[in-house]
Amino acid sequence: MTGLTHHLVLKLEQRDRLSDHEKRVLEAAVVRVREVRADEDIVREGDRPLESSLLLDGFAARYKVLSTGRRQITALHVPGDFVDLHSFQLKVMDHGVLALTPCRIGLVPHAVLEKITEEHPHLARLLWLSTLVDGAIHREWLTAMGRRSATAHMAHLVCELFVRLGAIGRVQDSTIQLPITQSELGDTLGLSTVHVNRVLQELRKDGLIRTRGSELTVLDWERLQTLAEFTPIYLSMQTERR
Amino acid sequence: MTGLTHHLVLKLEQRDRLSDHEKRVLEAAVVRVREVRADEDIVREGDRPLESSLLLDGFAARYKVLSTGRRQITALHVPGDFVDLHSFQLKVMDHGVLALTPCRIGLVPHAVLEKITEEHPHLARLLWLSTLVDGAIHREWLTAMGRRSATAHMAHLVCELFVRLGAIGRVQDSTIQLPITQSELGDTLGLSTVHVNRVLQELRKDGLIRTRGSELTVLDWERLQTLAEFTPIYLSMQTERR
DNA sequence: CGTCAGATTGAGCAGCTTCAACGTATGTGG
DNA sequence: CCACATACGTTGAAGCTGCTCAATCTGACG
Repeated sequence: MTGLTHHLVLKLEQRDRLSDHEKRVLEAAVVRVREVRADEDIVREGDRPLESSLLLDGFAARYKVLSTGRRQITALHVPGDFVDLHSFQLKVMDHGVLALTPCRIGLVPHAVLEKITEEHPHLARLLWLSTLVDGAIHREWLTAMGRRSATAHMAHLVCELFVRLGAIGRVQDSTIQLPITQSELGDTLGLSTVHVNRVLQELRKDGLIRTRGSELTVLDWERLQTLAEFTPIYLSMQTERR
Repeated sequence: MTGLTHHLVLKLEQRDRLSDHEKRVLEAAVVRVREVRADEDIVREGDRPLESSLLLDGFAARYKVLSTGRRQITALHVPGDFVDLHSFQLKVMDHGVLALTPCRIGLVPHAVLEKITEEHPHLARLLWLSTLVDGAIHREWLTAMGRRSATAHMAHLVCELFVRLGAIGRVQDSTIQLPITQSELGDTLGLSTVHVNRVLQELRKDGLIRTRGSELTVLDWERLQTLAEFTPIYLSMQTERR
């Protein structure tokens, strides 16, 4: 019963009830599975995909590159996330999507998405909602970038990842796998690698987190949340009639 | 013929053909008009609106406030923009929306939006697209904030506003009305008011822009665009079958 | 054992902030 | 019509946050 859309369904069901029929429609929407190696592009900027990529397993990032070579990561994705659902309507990718780890991708043709909007409006609204949550996360990141200190910003990102990974059952003993380099973290937070390193040291010294390889443990959720001023409402994890 | 949805229709028609019927459905969707004074909230953080606000006239901003009182503006809105279309599915506002100038607002009940998703899937996709463009703008701002210099960031914002205002016929002689204070600009760019002032001086000194009161004139579009590394694809102003 | 990616450290510096003062336009009450 | 208030823009000086450059450390792996 745990099909390809397992993680996606988990997330959607936290937001609204899904009928069995809708679940079957979702599962059938994935027409093909694709494997992408770490550090490879899943989608390239400028592409006009005819299918959207549902991340089945692995970590991925949306990113933009400036002419100077400086890079900004604008989103991090975990299993169950559509990395480019927006390409269904935007048509042209305004950014690339990178596999941070080896990734398994489920491909959903735009023609199928269009059919869902024609025949399953409630399911379509939930997909729309997924992209709206992406937007809400963008706004939270903008706020963190513009108005929070580097340390609070990092703390905020950790909090967010814990909630998002928790929703798909990927938090154990207050620990997550975060297979992402400090340099990639820097591109996410808008910081230099060196400063990311120092910020992490600070969070460790203060007894807020512990890291061991790609493992990250939160030692004091309360204080971490306070430091970050983190409130998870923006992730829309409440059940509502939508 | 120029109804309440004039500016909205202008924008949507740059993205895809709209049938006359769809235009009538849109116009009928606005059930009430509301006036909001400058510096007043159009929607408050935490609200659960039952209607979405279409900006008919004026400038508005989405914003978040931290406990320290620091504020981040996460979006600027011009006539024809929905300032909280996302509340249709997000249900709870994760930010406030502020009238930067006196604003005229058209209210569209969520029940009507729901009906559009049931009965007018093509129109629904175009509304979905509007929220996706909001997201694309967020990503562009994130990149500017994280990886561009303050000057390039400001230049980028000016470029974006020119294109967006151009789309609704609000650019004349390379000039726009930008009724927004330097302090608000700072909250938008994540800079201090003082630095906004200095950045603007630099752009003026370099002959890129001229300001007179709330008027902003671009003197050298080519160089401004180059400095900002601005490419307008992310605004989705191309006609496509959607 | 050597290599390589990634993490860590130190030192100097740049960009932007903060604080505080001052300038300028507009409006308002007496 | 003037005196004053208010909001916004401008300027200078000092300081902090985070960057850059460059070296060194660490662990995984062939």
